[in-house]
Amino acid sequence: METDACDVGLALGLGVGGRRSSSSNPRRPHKQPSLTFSLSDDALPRQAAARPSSPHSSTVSSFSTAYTCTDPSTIKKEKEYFAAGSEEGEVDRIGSRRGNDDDNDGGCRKKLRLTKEQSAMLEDRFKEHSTLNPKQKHTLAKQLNLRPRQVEVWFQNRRARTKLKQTEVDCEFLKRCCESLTDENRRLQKELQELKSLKFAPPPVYIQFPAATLTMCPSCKTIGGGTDSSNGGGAEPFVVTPKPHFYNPFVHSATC
DNA sequence: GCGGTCAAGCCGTGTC
DNA sequence: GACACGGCTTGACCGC
Repeated sequence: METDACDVGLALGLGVGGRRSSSSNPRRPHKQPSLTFSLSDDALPRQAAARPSSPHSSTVSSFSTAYTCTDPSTIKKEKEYFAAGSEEGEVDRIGSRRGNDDDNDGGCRKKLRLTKEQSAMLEDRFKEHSTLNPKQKHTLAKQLNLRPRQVEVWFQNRRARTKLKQTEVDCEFLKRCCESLTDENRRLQKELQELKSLKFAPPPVYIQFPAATLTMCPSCKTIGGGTDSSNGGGAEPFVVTPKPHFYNPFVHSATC
């Protein structure tokens, strides 16, 4: 089952390691995750903002125009590319691979950019089901004026990139867990060291309390200096000793 | 179906 | 402003 990043319950930054290192580029501020779960939040506006301005872009209307060639020069280059004799293997490869009839549509075979509506619908379907059965695939392809193969590829890519992003989130989470545990381990080691130094110190053992805390002798019930001769040896409650008070359980009771 | 990869297209930045 | 360059996104393909 696919899970969105938000399902993990993490609010972690992305772009961790991996192939993409947008944050490592000194020329580019880190502006967005490398992969986007919501197309409408990222890639689409960026592309949609640029594409409508192009007088050559067109909305798909049939399989034969499923590829949106935005630039005549691009079309020309593509035609040259596929018409070139050296590319005959390529022409054969693309479209007829596996003998899939879905791919045999001829025409412009270079990169398609899905329209906003197409992407949105694909996203919606993907949220419902990350995989499609053949019937769903054909139905969706018909709705979108795309070839079933294109829908299939879109879902394949979507699954792969969702998984990759989830892996990055998990990786980041584990990294933070590791850092946290390392800190905790360091702290415990230090604490252990302190305890050991106390344990092996030669008696009498003095336990130092914070300077401002009051100490009470369990025998005489006095607070502070207790039997200190400086305050007359009497029990003078709530007197904080000027110096840190040490209670020695081994010797104090004898002096009370 | 998945992982890896390629490549088109777009964008931001730096340089002139 | 034009151009070059590098990075990113994403459609498409290959091999398994």
